[in-house]
Amino acid sequence: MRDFMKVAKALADAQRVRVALALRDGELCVCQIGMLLGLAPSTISNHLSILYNAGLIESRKTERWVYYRLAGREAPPAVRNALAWTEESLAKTPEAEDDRRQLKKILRMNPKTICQRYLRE
Amino acid sequence: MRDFMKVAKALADAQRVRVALALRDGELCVCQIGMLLGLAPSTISNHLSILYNAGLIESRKTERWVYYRLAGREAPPAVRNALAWTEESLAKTPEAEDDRRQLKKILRMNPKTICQRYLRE
DNA sequence: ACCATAATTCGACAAATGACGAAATGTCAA
DNA sequence: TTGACATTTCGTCATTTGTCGAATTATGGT
Repeated sequence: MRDFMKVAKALADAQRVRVALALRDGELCVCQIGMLLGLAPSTISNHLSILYNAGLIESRKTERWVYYRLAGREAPPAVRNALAWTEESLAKTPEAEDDRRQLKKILRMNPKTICQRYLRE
Repeated sequence: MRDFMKVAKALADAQRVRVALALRDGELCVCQIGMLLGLAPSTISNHLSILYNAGLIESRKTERWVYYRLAGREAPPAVRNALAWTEESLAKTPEAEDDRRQLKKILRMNPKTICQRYLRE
């Protein structure tokens, strides 16, 4: 029950749901997610920690960057079902399409300039 | 997206999840749910309205009582998947078992005495 | 008509939440 | 070593949320 509530609460915020959807196509680093959502780095970090503690996402650190990805096959059914539910429910919504477009732009940018850019806005 | 978030937020509270689980075996009136959760009637009413506005439950009024039940087959997939996810994740947890036992006791009581009793505690 | 009862609405309040900026941590480059 | 940069942690603040009791609405019984 406690685990379930952590997952449910993690998905009870629109920005965190956007993150989960954005990670469908593969991992992203914190600054890429920050640029997509347009929120302060500390806020992004907080959202990611909530998703992480719920088991919905995993992370990988390399050099200065931390990459996050959706939980994999080894995740408990409650987590996998939650992710399936969100994706099925939202994949075709305009918000998800907009984010996907925006994300493609971000992925085309020079990786080394992303963070600096979005921090200045 | 808006609809999805309403469902997600509705399930982001343990008491409301308990209600959804309690309704698995059929409809319950407000006072029966109140007795199960041990909360004030106004609080129960508030929780039920949140579940209702999310589309997770339906209601039926007869005489002085309002009975609530889980959303049926005509509910949108996002709702049905959410309920399926909840039930699959929690059916076997100790909390759900405890509530189920407690619910059996409540259902055995004289329907006309339930509300009066739990209001006096 | 009056009262009792089931439920909801309203107003208040404490606790939780989401946001930020500043400071801290850790890593790479010069 | 020093500096630049990605990320996290911490403190703060405004907003939202869960709860209650009191008042209100609606229905049934006397």
